[in-house]
Amino acid sequence: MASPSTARTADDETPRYGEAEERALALWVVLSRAAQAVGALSAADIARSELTVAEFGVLELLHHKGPLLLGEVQKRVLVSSGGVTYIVDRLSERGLIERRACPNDRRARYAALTRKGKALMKQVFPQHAVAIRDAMAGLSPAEQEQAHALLRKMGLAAAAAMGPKAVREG
Amino acid sequence: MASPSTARTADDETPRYGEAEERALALWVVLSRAAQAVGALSAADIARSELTVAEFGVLELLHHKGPLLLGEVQKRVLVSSGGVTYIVDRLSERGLIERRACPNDRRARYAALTRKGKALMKQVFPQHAVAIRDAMAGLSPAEQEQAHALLRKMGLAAAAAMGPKAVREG
DNA sequence: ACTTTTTATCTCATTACTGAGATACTTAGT
DNA sequence: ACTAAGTATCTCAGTAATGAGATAAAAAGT
Repeated sequence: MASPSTARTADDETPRYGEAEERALALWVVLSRAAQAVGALSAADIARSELTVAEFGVLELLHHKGPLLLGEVQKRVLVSSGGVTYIVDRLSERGLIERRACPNDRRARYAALTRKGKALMKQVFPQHAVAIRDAMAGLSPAEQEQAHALLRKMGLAAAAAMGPKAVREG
Repeated sequence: MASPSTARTADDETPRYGEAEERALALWVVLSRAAQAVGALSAADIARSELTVAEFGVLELLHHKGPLLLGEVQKRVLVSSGGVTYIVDRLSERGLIERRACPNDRRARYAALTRKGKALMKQVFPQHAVAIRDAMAGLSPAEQEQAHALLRKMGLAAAAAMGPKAVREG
């Protein structure tokens, strides 16, 4: 996601939009940049384990939730249906997860961490938590909690604005 | 960028990391989700003009700053060197921007909006500003300003933590 | 003047997806 | 039971990038 730009028009015309738009646009710029910067630190930490961000997302999800249907994984990791197949294939090839049949529904399949995958996450996740803690160290604990509350409100409202549908197609 | 997960370990062990890590991780989750949700609304608006987010980013940048060296575009839009060539090629094919020689440096080239590109941005940017305003409508103006200050601080600290280098390689 | 180093852009093979459609199974309706 | 509609996953062609290396020019060092 490329960053939105920050500046005024090249020729110094008065913009044809008002205060509310300016405020929202400026907020969108700092939001993108903050997410980009923290995301880059997170990605750098993840790359040390030779994993992509999306792969790590799936491993982390299974680490915390246990075996999950592929459809559940898709909804939570926000990737297309083909993308889940692709990521799960690769993690399977590396022996970190495996597909398991679903007893009630022969169409469906679980993704579950293998022993090797569990061991990896037990080793890697705590240091990842430290990397994220450090990435957020620019804000005090109190500021982090303020930011949390504001971002949660913002995110829920924006998600609702799209309709409960289509967080990602499949 | 896939969303980080939110939950605790499947087996109810106490996590091996402390309060500071939990707070930062939770903040990272809401930060990603807010950026994702607002970004999706932004992207949906941009798609109405048959542009990708990255293409729109370049057009918006040139709209606001005027002609810019490709290297400048690269730094601001946070894309790889090959990516700039690719995006600029496509926008040029569509007649929205053009490359211009740089008089002082025969290696370098400017990207500049064509008349057609300027007309498009004049038509499209104000409605994009409205889309972003609406996407942020979950927060009051005062809350938006608080969020702005916090995110700016967070983003600057995280960017500094990577070293002034490598926002994106090229 | 002549290397060496740095800088700006482009090329190209590869990657990590997307999304439309195919396949296989399940659920609901009749 | 039979058919229609719905759902879960997979396949595959295409896309938007990445990033290492090529090319060319400029700047610095000697």
